[in-house]
Amino acid sequence: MRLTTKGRFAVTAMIDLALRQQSGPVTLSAISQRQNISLSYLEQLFGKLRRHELVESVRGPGGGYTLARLARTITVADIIFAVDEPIDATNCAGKTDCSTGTDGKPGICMTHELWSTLNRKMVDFLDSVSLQDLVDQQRMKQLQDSNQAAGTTVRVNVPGVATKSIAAVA
Amino acid sequence: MRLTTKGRFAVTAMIDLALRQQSGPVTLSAISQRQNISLSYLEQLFGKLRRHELVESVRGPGGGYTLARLARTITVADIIFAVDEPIDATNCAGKTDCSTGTDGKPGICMTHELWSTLNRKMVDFLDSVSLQDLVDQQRMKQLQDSNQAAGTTVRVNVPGVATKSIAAVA
DNA sequence: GTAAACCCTAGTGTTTTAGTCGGAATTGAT
DNA sequence: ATCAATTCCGACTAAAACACTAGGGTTTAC
Repeated sequence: MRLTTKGRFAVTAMIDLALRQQSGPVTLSAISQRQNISLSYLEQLFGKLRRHELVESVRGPGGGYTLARLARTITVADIIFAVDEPIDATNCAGKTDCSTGTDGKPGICMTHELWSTLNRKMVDFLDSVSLQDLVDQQRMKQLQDSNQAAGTTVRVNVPGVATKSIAAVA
Repeated sequence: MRLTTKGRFAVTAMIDLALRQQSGPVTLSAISQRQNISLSYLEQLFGKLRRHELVESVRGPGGGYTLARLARTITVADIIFAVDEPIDATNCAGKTDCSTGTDGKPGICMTHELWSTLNRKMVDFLDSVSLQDLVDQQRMKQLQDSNQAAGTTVRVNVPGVATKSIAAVA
């Protein structure tokens, strides 16, 4: 499971789409401008999202994209997998054979289970966060921001997503 | 936090080192042959591991590397961070400013907390697995393999590391 | 002093990333 | 019917990262 800015862009764009789609299809040029992601790059990403049936497209003027399913039923993992093609999770298929070594000795790949477990934990987490969770969180954040100017306080706690910002590790 | 074969190589090499160091320093050429990792690449990795004080080196004939600390006190996260330089965890420092957008609108970076949380969960996991855990697991696996030929069965369950192999996700 | 080992820097081929470019196909509006 | 907005598609590209390789140098046991 790869984690790059590509997946981040895709998730960000999907949040943007989910926030705006109630008034019809959302165009990529609008997302491009709001999120500052290049239009052509967005086209590539949404091509993959469409082929994975996470979004639906309407062509022609007034067209754009809408979610293909309810935001509650789309997880972050779905989005990541759609744009970051599912290459081998454990990458044992590299130069060193996983089960038997070059000289036939077993147990060469000593870290297989470690990476498998890590991978599973990452997927579990990303699969536990739905697009709706992120939309809710984003709506509350905006509410919080606007109320902060007025002196009110809002407590935000979206399940599964930590709301306090965490310092960059290491 | 990046997860590449570089980190995997480093962890694998460290397990190899931990398994063999009781009889004095272990040479990189020996690790290179056993694990099928190029010598020069290992030298680069161990240069970083040494500068991060995870290993100690002995120069000259009969030299090699030993662990700088007890295997129990070295975590997988330590190794990964030593070889994969600690670039920004959330990568918000990219093209889109994190706190305020290009046009001053707040909340542009809508996924910051998501990635922060994921990153923390990954680090937590990798920090919960010590080099000694992997060494124990590897020793038991070898025991299991040799006994399997003799018809005996050994139950293996290293805390923190799943022992059943997991199918590649997606 | 020789050889075994670590140490260091710089280069290199490949892949991935993050885009650009140019166009083709669809379709609502006029 | 034309126009323009939009999705769709494939090829191309600059920059970065990855996984090395090359070629020395330094230290030190023998």
